[in-house]
This record gives sequence, C-alpha cells and structure tokens, in this order.
Amino acid sequence: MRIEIDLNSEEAIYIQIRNQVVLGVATSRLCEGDSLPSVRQLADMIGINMHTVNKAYHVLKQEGFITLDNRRGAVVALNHDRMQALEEVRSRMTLILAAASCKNISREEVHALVDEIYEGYC
Amino acid sequence: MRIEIDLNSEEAIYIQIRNQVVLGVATSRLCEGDSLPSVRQLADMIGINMHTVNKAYHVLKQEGFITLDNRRGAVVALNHDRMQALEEVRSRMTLILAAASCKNISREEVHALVDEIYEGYC
DNA sequence: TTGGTGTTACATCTATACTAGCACATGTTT
DNA sequence: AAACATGTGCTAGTATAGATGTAACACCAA
Repeated sequence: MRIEIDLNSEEAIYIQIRNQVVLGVATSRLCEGDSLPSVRQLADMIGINMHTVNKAYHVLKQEGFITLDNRRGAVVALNHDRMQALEEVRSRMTLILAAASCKNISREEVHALVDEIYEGYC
Repeated sequence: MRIEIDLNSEEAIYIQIRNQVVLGVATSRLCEGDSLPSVRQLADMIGINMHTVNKAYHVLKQEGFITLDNRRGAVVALNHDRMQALEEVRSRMTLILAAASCKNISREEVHALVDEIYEGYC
C-alpha cells in the first residue's frame, strides 16, 4: 500500500502516517498479517527521518493496530478490545456532534453520514 | 455558565475553552444572544493570560459560534452554514469510524452511540 | 561475517502554546 | 471632561512538541 504524506499539512507527519495505516486497514488495502515497511524503508520512501516513522508505529502499536517485532518488523495485528474502542469513539464523537447539533444538523443527517462513510469500509 | 480548565491536561487551554463553549451551546446552557465574559474577565476567572482567551474566542468566531464586538464583547451567534458544517463533520468522522470499523464496531453500534450522545443535546 | 530489524541515547532546529507588558481607538459610565 | 472597560495590535520571552541528524546497541537470518 502506498503511503502519501503532505509535508505542508498542519497535521504532524507521524499522525498522517498513523491515519493512512488506519484507513488502509479499514478499506482492506491492509489485512491482518500484512507487513509494513521497516522504519528505515518508509522513512526513505517518504523522505523523512527514521524517528518520525518509529513514532507513528509506536502510536499504532499502542492503539492496537500493529505489533512490532525485532526480526519481522511491523505487522498488522488488530487488538479487538471492544470496550476501549467504544469509549474512544464516544469521547471523540461527543465534541464533533456537539458542534453539529449547534449548527442544526439533525440526528438523521448524522446517521446518513455514518452509513455513507461505512459504505467505504469493509 | 462556568468554564472549567484543567491546566494539567494535554489539550491546549484555548482548545479547552473552545470546547467548553461549544458544549455549552449544545446543551443550551448558552443561547443565541448570550454574552461571554470579556477576554480580561475570563482570563482573571481562570487565572490565565488574556491572549489565550482571545485566541479561543477567535477560533470560535472563525467556526461560526460567536461574534466579537468592540463594545459588546463576545456574543453567541450561530452561523448556520450547513454545507460547511456537514463537511466538517464528515471529514472528522471519517478517521474515527475507520478505526471503529477496524475494531469490528458495527454501523448499528455507531448509530446507537450517536443517539445516546444526541440525547444530551437539545 | 554481513546486513537488516527495532531500540535507545545524545544533539540541534523550528513551530506552537503560553505568558507578559505596553499602547491604541472606541464606547460607556460617572 | 474624566475615568474606566472593551477588543485589538505589537513586541518579547519561556517552555514544550515535532522533526531531524548521528551514532551505537542487541537480535536474527542468510
């Protein structure tokens, strides 16, 4: 899977890498057991420093998307902790939906949006 | 409405102020036309610098939640730009739902979560 | 041994967040 | 008129996080 980074983005590079991997898994471009490029490889591909990729991988490991192994590198391995994931979604959506509610976006419109987004995920 | 800040939080103070105001409007503790404390007042109340409050107010103005007036201070005034608000919600939810999908959280569970959160907003 | 893996430890540089103080124009209050 | 409060603008300082650079370490496979 190709990982593209916008160096001019306001978003931190390691966050962009993290997001690309999460989106890759969600859209099945990355599957359980797939290997990610090594920190040095990906850093060279993107043209950034090794430590930045390393940081992204550690975030992904912490969030339960990959495992890190000294001999096999980074491998996609999903940790299905439902409670933790649900709480994560809840806390992040609370603020977004607060703003949406302020702007008179109805519950039904949010549902439609959720369905539309889920369409792209498998 | 009382605005509480956690100085030990990893979240920037001006972001916390922004979030508190958005939540206040969503839960009707703040209504259209209500005045917010002046930047100096709120800064004194919280015990932080005036410029930090000023930054929070400018973010809120940019996002269409308040207007700033030299003589009346900050006033809650919602800019109902549905398209902009919908796009904002869509882009923010895309990543959250990607992670949720990876963790096997179903569309129905997200819908239930949306309903639950919307319960608290009026 | 050689090469690739993640890991760790230093250092430097830049941008952002926050604080601080001052000055200004405007509007309100006394 | 005078005093005060308002948002705004400006400069300057500190602290932290993001990103980079170099180097070294232990591990494993070919």
